[in-house]
Amino acid sequence: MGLRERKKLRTRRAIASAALRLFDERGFEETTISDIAAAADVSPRTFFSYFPSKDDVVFAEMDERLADIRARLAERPSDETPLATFRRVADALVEAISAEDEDGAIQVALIRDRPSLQAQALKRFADAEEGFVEVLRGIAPDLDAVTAATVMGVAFGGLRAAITYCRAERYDADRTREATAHALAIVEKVLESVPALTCPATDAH
Amino acid sequence: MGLRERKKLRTRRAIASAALRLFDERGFEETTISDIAAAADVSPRTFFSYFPSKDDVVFAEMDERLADIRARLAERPSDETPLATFRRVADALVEAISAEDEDGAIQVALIRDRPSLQAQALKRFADAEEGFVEVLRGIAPDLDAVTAATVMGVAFGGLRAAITYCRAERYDADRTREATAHALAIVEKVLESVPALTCPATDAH
DNA sequence: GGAAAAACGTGCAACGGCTGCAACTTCGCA
DNA sequence: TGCGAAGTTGCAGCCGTTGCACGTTTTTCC
Repeated sequence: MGLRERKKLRTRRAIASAALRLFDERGFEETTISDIAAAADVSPRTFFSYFPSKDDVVFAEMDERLADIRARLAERPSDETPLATFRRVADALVEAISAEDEDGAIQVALIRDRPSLQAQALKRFADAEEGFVEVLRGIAPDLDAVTAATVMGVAFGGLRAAITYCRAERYDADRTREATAHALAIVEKVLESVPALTCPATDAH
Repeated sequence: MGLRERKKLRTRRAIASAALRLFDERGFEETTISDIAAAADVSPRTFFSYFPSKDDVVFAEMDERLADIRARLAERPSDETPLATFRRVADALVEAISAEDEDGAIQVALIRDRPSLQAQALKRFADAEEGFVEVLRGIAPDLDAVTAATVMGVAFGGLRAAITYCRAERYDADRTREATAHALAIVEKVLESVPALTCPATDAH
């Protein structure tokens, strides 16, 4: 990796961490792009060559991890059952959305408290679901499309609701893990009742 | 209803229909508040005393219907099972989100095609779900909170996914009704497996 | 019917997010 | 060492959104 790329990455992180720190200190809408730029020692104009919008700084890390999940989803072993694939993705999702470090905690709090950020988080979750549905339709082309969409909506919906609940109740990492495990147990019982999801692959045609 | 209120309502409708017409003709971001105000024959400033933001015009009708649902949810007969209540709400939701008239079709297309409006639609759906969870917790206080949240996430998630699919595939009203009925059948099978949802009420304590 | 009070519409000025453009600077590569 | 690509910056400007102050309409109360 050349000097140029390293520098870009450093600047990106500088902007992101400055932004999160300021959001935490004075609030999201009380912080301007100029403030962030000044704190990260770049020009306001430069902010937008790193992040497409102010909101996106909050989701930057999450988006990277979601992109990872999507990439790894494509490399799924072909003998894996859809249900097993879902388990992997669900675990990765919980991981991607959870946040261990301090910045992560700030992100979670921001998303919890701002309706417009909540909406964007929901959109990202829905996009992840959609990606999974696409893969599922590749695996099980015989499965009715409405059923596939609904069943995945059920699975992701249950998981999302549990995570949202944990956030709202300010659960710590342990209780969140416990709650999501519980939610996944409920959800997987549903998935197991769909035959197409528990057989490795359809080798039709 | 006095003259004042009638006039306000008329202005509100004028702004909304002018906005939707312009969105349809030239696109959402290509239409400015000034354009809308001019078409509705009010000052640009006045737009914001009727709608809090440009986006909200798109959701104005939907929000009214969602408020209705929420209000009627409070008047639930106390001997109704949670499952039956869900059925009523689900039907009303499908109705609220569907659109019969021409403006409705424009709204649906806008929401389908603009990611930021999609996000806001998801938020509204999630809020409806949350409202239902609150009611459920009043009905069945013995039900574990995480389970309650998850089960409702499952139910609303499945329904939402089916509706989204129908939108994406540009299903007409009939096929949409059919698909949502199918989705509701799947979802209700899940709900029936939760004992607390099929008994009229807990008369504990 | 008329005056005071409340509600409403409007223009103005301003802020902040965001973008296109045209320099200017820095870096990678030969 | 120099050339081209990539990155940075300031500027000007659009648009959504808001607070404020002023004038007008409607309601209310006598």
